[in-house]
Amino acid sequence: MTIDDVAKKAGVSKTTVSRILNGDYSHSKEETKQRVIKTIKELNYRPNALAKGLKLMSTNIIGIVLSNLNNPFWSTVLEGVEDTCHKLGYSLMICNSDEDPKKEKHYIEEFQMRQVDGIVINPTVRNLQLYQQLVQANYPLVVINRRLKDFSINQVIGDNVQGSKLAVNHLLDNGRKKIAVTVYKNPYVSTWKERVEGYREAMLINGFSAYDLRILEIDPLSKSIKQVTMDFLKRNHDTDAVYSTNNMITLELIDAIRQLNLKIPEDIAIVSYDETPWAKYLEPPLTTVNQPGYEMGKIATQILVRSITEKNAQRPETVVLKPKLIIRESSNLNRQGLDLRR
Amino acid sequence: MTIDDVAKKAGVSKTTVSRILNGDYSHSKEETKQRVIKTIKELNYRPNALAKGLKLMSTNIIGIVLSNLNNPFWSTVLEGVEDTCHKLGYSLMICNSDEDPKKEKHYIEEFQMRQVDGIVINPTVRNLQLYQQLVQANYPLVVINRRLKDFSINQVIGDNVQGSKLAVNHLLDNGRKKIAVTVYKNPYVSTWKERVEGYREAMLINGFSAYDLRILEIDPLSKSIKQVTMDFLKRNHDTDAVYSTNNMITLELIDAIRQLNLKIPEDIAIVSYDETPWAKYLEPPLTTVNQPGYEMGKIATQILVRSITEKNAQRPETVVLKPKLIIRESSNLNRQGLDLRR
DNA sequence: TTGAAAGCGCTAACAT
DNA sequence: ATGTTAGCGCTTTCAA
Repeated sequence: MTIDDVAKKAGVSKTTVSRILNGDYSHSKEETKQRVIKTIKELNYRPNALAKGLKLMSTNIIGIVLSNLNNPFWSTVLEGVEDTCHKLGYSLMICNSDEDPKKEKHYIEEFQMRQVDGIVINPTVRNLQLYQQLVQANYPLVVINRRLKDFSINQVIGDNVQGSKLAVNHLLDNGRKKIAVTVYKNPYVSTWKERVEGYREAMLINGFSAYDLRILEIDPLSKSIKQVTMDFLKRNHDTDAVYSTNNMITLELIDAIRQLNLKIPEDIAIVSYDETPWAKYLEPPLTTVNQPGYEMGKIATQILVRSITEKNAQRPETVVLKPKLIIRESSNLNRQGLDLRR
Repeated sequence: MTIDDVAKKAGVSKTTVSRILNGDYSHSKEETKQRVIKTIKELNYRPNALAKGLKLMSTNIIGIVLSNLNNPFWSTVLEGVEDTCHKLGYSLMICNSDEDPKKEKHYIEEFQMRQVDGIVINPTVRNLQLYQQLVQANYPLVVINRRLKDFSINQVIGDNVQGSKLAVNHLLDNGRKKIAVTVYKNPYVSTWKERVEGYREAMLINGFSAYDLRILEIDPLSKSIKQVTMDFLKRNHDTDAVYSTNNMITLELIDAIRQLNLKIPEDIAIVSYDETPWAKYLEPPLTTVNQPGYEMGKIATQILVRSITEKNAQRPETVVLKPKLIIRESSNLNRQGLDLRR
């Protein structure tokens, strides 16, 4: 079933069918137009997007490279990307680098062979040369979540330093003095580094010294994050608050605190990065730093599509999304008090 | 940069390059092969998958239609699909029907125009005619999660009746007598119907009568699931266990029980469908019916790829995946006791 | 207002 | 062992 079949059946040339198909009615008289449209419907004809793409050198497909499908933050980002693609008339190809630079490279090349019109990527930050090539080739690209230093490139990222300050200041406001931070150890990921940096800055600004910083760096491949965390809390037994930069660490942290027979928030207050579906249902409900994941996906897609359609070298833009603090009882004795009264 | 450029540079025809490119070395002598390979590398040439696809009428792309990106069950399924695609040399296009039959139809047609080799779908079950067309056209298709009754079609689904029996029997074993079930009201989704059916069967088999059944059907668009649940529990004040067929309902249920000042599991035991990242961290840790989501995605993809490559009308198969009960303290006084002792 | 024909980049049947 | 060529289904220039 091709455009030729439609043309024959309607008694016109494929040129005419092609025009009608693409909404160019200016060349045909009403009667022809109607006949062609009718024929298309009768045959239930659908144009072959491969042939169209080959001819036009453009596919209306964008690709996204994620590094983790299981974290709900990424589900939300993906939802934003998918919705926006749909609205703008693009299809979406997806893949998962799993933090593996080899896979990342493979997938980017795959996308290029498939002639996708542009790529959204949460980079492993371990293929710097490759990213640079893409930039130089003027390939439509938007980097999300992680900052690529010294790249002239479209980026949509969260303000992680600001998020940390919200968290730490809130803990200080609630009278906490011995505030620790937990973070995955990964030298490549700006996100996590910036969150620790924000913690450091907030502490120093508020009159603490470098000696007051309590930083627990956790190997992502660590057997038991809970055990590591318990050991840390034992070594720093007077810790009265923990700011966790990752929602999976947070769950292990809560477990660790429970097992040490300590109370949240009475003994240890908690604030965690990234709002999740479960945060408000934990016991006690968890205070979180909420990043607008859906927005991140949406804006990244909008910028990408813009840079696809307006090829005339507009300069790359960086959008920094502001986080919000969602205050719940895990960090807040007052709220806890209120709740008991109801 | 095309295959012609490579051919010219290497001083051979495009046929030869094409052969080498596709691993057919039998036609060329070693020296030619090496020269061509060298040239390909030097030019950093990547074949245009669009042209190849147009010629071959096959793209090595499969499409997946999901109905919800945010539920962690679907993230797990997607991970299984993505991994397996990668292993089998396929790329993946993704879209989200959002339970909207219009969108579902649109996306399936989009996939067809893009000549994807096959589709994995969690159907809205509201485009029966369309599914039937695909079957008749012998279009490679695998339905996951939801059963399509009276369709001769590949399916990979969970055994929901069995899952319910595991849940209910476990609750009965723990001495519960007044067991309720909560479920989203949606006449199209077999999954949920089957879970209630399994609850009914398990109750009747164990000597209860239809009068002992306590079924709470919840409108998915309901303003406050928590409120609805509280009302239900008040009306049925002697309920001593709830089997929740959905992980989002479960969170609201736990909240409702807390607000009624009842204890889990002392007053009300809970078992919930679908293991989640957070289940073991709830207070108390949640007993769940675990469906192998990753396996579901993996097996569906394998079946799909098989039905793509072995076009010779093999008959459709239905794979039913067995759920497992993960017993934690929300349903289990003994365990709770054990835990207190540690 | 309409159509003929070239060509997008690739593969494969068919020479040589 | 290698090359010539037709053609996959579409768009678009140019001619009528």
